[in-house]
Amino acid sequence: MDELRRHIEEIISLTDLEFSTINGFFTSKSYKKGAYLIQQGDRVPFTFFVVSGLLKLIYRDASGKEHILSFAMEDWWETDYYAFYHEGRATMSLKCLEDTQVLCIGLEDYHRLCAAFPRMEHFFLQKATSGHIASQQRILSLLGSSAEERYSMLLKRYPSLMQRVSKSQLAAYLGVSRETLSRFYS
Amino acid sequence: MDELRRHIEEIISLTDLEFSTINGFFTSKSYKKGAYLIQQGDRVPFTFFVVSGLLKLIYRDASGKEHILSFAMEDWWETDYYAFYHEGRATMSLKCLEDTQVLCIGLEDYHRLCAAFPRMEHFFLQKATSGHIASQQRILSLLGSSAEERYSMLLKRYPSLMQRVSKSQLAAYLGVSRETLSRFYS
DNA sequence: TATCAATTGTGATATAGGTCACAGGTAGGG
DNA sequence: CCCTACCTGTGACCTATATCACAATTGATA
Repeated sequence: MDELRRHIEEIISLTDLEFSTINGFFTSKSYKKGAYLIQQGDRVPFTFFVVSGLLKLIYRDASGKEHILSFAMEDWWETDYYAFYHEGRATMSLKCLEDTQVLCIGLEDYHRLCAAFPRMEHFFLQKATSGHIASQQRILSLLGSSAEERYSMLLKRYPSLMQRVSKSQLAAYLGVSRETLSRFYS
Repeated sequence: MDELRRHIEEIISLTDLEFSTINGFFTSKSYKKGAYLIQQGDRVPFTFFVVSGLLKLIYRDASGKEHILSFAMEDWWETDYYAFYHEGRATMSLKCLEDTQVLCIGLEDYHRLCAAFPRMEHFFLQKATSGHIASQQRILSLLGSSAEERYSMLLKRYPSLMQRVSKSQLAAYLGVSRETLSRFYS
């Protein structure tokens, strides 16, 4: 189970002892396909590191329509960040698209971990920065590209997604109706 | 000139000595309205902290159309983050909408600053996190709301923007044509 | 295997928003 | 004060995409 260690060591290096201390801050949990890790309206006690499986971070709007903010696969960190850091209620849900195993860390432990290992703060800073960059890219693609262009860009970047998620899920991520998406490859 | 200190002390507190050391890592620069701090294709040697004035971070697409990723006003940090951290070429430009004064820090100094003051890493982590959260909100509004809804949400959140930027700029931020935007309040 | 739910393709139609064209207004520089 | 450049509103028309409706397909479960 050294997914986490391998992942952290892509950015900072750790001794066995250091890693085992860090690892102690996390709890492992498993969820079945369809289960919710976070539900809109709930409190958000954890940030999750995906060891295996696939999650979607979604927002259900007033009209009941579901929008996908991101797919979180192996090695991704995900949660409703606003609610997590501000200890408020979730505005989004986090749901399993496959059976999924995650490592959880609470806010208190997160602060303790960073205090104990300043390099972990460096690690999380890099993660947050690349998350921010990725979101900016997504904004750009929504502002500047047609749905069809966004579709083929997504295919190029994550070809495996096509196998792993349904077309309706892809559509909800791209911001088109599933009917329109279907017409792109027909 | 203690914009920076006040801003940092919203998150971590500093002694006079600490602040003056930190301040030493930054260089002050002024730009006229219309000037570029970064141009698409150039190298990106700095991250900028806006002391006064207003910037726009823009992407010009193949068809020559300009998209606004963000407006950066007083107290904002802005740059082409991808290019800055990866020491690559800018894919976006950063341009003054008003005469603007900024504090600049280069990548080397940024690393040195964080190494010398681990609390600054904590500070930047908070900034990166809230940047990420803000981008996610923007994605959500692009996925889930009509142009008109986005317009009134923007008005509510940043009423001052209406006074500071032209309608075409607002349109380029919202992702509508200026003609369509104009019809929203007529 | 039989059955029920979820997924997908496709036609017909509706609509938000884009594009083009033009005209009046506004502002800054010489 | 004038001139040029930019900004703004508005009409006419066009296109991408949404919505609705239905049928075919797949997949899971008893």
